[in-house]
Amino acid sequence: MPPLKLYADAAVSSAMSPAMSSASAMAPSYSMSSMSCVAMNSMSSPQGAAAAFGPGLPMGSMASVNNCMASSSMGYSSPMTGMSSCMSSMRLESTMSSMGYSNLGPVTSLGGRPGEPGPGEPVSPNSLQRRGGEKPYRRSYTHAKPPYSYISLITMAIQNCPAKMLTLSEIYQFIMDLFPFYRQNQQRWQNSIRHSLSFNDCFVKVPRTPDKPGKGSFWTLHPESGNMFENGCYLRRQKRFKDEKKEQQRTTTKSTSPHPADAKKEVGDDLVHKHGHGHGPHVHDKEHLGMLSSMHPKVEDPMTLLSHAAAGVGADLCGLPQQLQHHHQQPQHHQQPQHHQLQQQPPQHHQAQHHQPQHHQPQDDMAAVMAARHPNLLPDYQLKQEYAATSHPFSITRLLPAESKADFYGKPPDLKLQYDMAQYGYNPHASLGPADSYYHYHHSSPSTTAL
DNA sequence: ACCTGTTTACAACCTC
DNA sequence: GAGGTTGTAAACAGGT
Ligand SMILES: [Mg+2]
Repeated sequence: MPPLKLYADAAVSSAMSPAMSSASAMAPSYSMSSMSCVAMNSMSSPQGAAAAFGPGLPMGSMASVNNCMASSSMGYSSPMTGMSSCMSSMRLESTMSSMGYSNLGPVTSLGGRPGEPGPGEPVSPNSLQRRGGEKPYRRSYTHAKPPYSYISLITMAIQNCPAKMLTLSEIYQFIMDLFPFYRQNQQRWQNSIRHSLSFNDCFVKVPRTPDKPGKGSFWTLHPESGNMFENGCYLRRQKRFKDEKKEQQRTTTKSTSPHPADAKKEVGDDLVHKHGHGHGPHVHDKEHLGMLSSMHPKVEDPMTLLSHAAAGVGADLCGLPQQLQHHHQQPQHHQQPQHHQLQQQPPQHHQAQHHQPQHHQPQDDMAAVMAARHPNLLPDYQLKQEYAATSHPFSITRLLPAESKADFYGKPPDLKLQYDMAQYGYNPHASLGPADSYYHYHHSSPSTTAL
């Protein structure tokens, strides 16, 4: 397997080797041994697969499903916030740094100051890949950079929450909980996250409802963005999703107005943008529910959706137990050029879904709609080629132990359950989030390395 | 003040 | 090499 070799070589020669040495010496780090990355083929991981990583992550392992009232959100809340009376997910830095995450790795050790990269430091979250100049490694690689792009990470976060929408800070939190690597240099990568959200059409804002005041909007996936990572491989997408309308706008404004700044702010790009006044439209109005649902062809009646969602149709894309995988056929949204995938890319397949019963709260109506209207979240999973949803090397699902999955998805959202991973040796109080679970899975599940 | 969001610009990498 | 995708920096506006 030349591909494998290629990837391994690259990894070892770059971020890998330094990592291994330090990793072995330091506390939790990502399993290097399981860098089986096998089917990486010649596929380039995101811009060079920065640091070598384990193949995937346990998407479902941490998706906290509880509601953090403090942030008036139905979305993600970290284990810590869950325990600590929902101290909302803002003030991340202080929270994180003060709550013992340091014991997860010297976030600041060996020159890896969180904050500023310092001259010549190859520490930026996603810039490890392009330190062309081959410098000696000076920082700790206790936590290697995950091979997932920001778009992937955001998508994971959103898809992993029942409501299919999260606030910015929840996205931050999710990522940090999942990957200790991102507990460093927050300013840097969070800027990138914001940029990604705005820049990419696949992410759309959803205004808050009046009864859920708070900072910022919710973010969700564009209904037509399809399965950007349909194969469960959350690496680089084959093709970027572009919203036709926005694309039009872009081109027209570009040609129309010489001054780009002039023409903007006219058309809202929110999924539901203002057309009223005062506080604007709010999604729990039937009118707007209809609006939302109409964005997806499959979705006719919001109420139907709601009931569907209530029945568990609103699916969580991440971490489907293998047993639940079905094999459906369905026309693809974005027809890929089918370019010699055997060589170029790992074979594809769809993410599978699962059911997630949930109770309804004020904004949950909209949440249900949001959850249900995503094509990629509807039961349209299908298998392509050889890989099963959970077997793809970079699938986020396959590392999660079956029993854990069953637990996670078989029961109503319950934070305690989620994080009562005592069986895996993790203590929520120690603020050991998903990332640690990931680490643990990696080291405790031999099957994850067997490809 | 800080957070959120948009935009521009540029660089690195990849695919064709 | 052109064009596309992603990552980073940064300016800036608006909101709380
Ligand atoms: Mg966007």
